[in-house]
Amino acid sequence: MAVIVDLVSDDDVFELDEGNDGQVGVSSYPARRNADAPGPSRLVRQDADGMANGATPSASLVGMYVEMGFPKEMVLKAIKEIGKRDESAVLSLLLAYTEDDDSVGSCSTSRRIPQRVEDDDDDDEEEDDDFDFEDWDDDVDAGQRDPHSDGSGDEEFLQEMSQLDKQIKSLVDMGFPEDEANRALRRCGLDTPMHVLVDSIYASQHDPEVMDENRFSSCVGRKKARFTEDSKKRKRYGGGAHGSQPPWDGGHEESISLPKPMVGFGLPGDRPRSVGRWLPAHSMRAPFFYYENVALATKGAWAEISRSLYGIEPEFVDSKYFCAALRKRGYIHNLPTEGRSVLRPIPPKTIFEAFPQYETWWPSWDQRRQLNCLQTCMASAKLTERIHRALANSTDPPTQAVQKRVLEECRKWNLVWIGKNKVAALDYLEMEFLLGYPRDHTRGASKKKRDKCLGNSFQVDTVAFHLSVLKDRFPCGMNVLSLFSGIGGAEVALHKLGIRMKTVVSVEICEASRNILRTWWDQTQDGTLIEFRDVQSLTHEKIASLIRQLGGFDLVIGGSPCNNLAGSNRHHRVGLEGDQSVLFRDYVRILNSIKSIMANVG
DNA sequence: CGCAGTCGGATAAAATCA
DNA sequence: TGATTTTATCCGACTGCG
Repeated sequence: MAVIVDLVSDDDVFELDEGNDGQVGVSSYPARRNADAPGPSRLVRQDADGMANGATPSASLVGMYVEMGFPKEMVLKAIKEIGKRDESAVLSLLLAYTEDDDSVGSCSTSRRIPQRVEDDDDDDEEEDDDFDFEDWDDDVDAGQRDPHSDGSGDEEFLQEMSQLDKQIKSLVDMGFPEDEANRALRRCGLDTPMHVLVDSIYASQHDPEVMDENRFSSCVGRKKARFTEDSKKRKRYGGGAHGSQPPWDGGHEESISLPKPMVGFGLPGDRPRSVGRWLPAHSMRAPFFYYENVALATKGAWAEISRSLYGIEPEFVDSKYFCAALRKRGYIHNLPTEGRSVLRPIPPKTIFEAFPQYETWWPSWDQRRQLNCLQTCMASAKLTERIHRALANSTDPPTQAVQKRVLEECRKWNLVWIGKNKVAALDYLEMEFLLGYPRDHTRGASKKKRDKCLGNSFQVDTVAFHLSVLKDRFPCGMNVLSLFSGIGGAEVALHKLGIRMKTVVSVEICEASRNILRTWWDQTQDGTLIEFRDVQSLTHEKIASLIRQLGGFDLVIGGSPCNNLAGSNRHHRVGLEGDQSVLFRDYVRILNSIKSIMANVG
């Protein structure tokens, strides 16, 4: 049964579903009474807006360099000179400031200036152009790109001015006393990232003898020295999670390299081995958390995400080791990594095992055995029809050129062979299957919505593998905070693991996704589902109230939207500078809120 | 340098709905 | 018929790798 908590603003109210025994839920659970009051929600929204505006990207950028050990004035000067976009150039300039006699300056030439090649005609154009993709004109777009001018420097300085107030306010919002926030800021400096401040406060609360100024200043010093060295060598960490990798330090690097193979901290069936990742003490405090996002994000995004999440090393996993489709994702969590188990039955890992019917029509020259990442956009029927015609009119087997073009499209759009010379996009039932959801899990939403929701969702088996360590730790069930829940991948994974969910507080802005999760919940769960639409309505006070009601959260799980990070986004791939980064800040804010409240309570 | 790969978005046309 | 939703089509960039 579900309890619906409506914190939506007046202009966008979703109503209680009368048919869904909402009354039983309401009467059975006192949760609704407190959470339902319309008064605070308005106040809450204003607070939330304030927070959102406070998290200026430039401030965090400045903070990053200050954290590396560069003086703030120097950082501001460098950013003003270079612009905030080109982080490597800023860094090079900073290094040049500090080490004038060094030859590091060569790095600064790495600033990339868009260039146009004069005549970019495709030189691989085949003479025997016997395929009739009449619409497949490969004209090169000769549109000139506008040089992005980024001269908004003064605003940044103004924003820096109120940094102190905002930092203090943020910390107070998280539940820390103002004097402690003040002390932490004095200890660590104005531009210290929030997680370091939180760390500092925790440390002073719990290990007062360890806590003094030189703890952080010495850290900064080391970081700077190491960073300088690495910048010269252009060396990167990573390179395989197996065996003897160096200790994790990516959180302070300019970028994090992806492991190859992308198997995370170990696959099912691997010999157990110690991961050796470093988890700072306060990150180990309850609750467990599990954050997800695309692995192939913009450069430096994962370093920043990791910095915000206690500097924990991301676990990069490609779900191709769990199902028949690729899905490269990074996960930052504080879960134990030993004693993991897999869901059964084990899903098929090749296309033919998953969909035997397609083998009949699969041409030998299409050597794909796994599908690419399932995305939110689907191939149009026009495209598959063009391919059909082209192949029908071609020789058998088709010429190399035709094969190449067809394969390109098949890979790009994840097409499968449904008949002679006939390809089609996957349908949502197949996507549900590949991603580990029950059949017709997304039923009720429109076809388009189903595609979109599924393209954004967890691969259940992968996530369940990581979450499996919780089963024995919570035999009586868990209270879960599910942020950006989507269609409930986390919930489905926990359910498949046989972990009871006493209460799930779910935040999801998309109504179709909420409906999907609620429907599934009503069919499969006996616990309480509390829904929020807007993550910003989950204020510190609201979280505290929920914790009082529930006795605390055991798991905070979710992935923040990737719109600004995803490689396939052609328009706004601006990394954590983008508007979606607000949601990531909310994730961090809420997690820190919970940790601080639960630390104070228990 | 070429290639493969990527939880996408804005727009207008078309279809559906009230 | 006008409003709303769905569909089709058009958009390059960035990263890592060899």
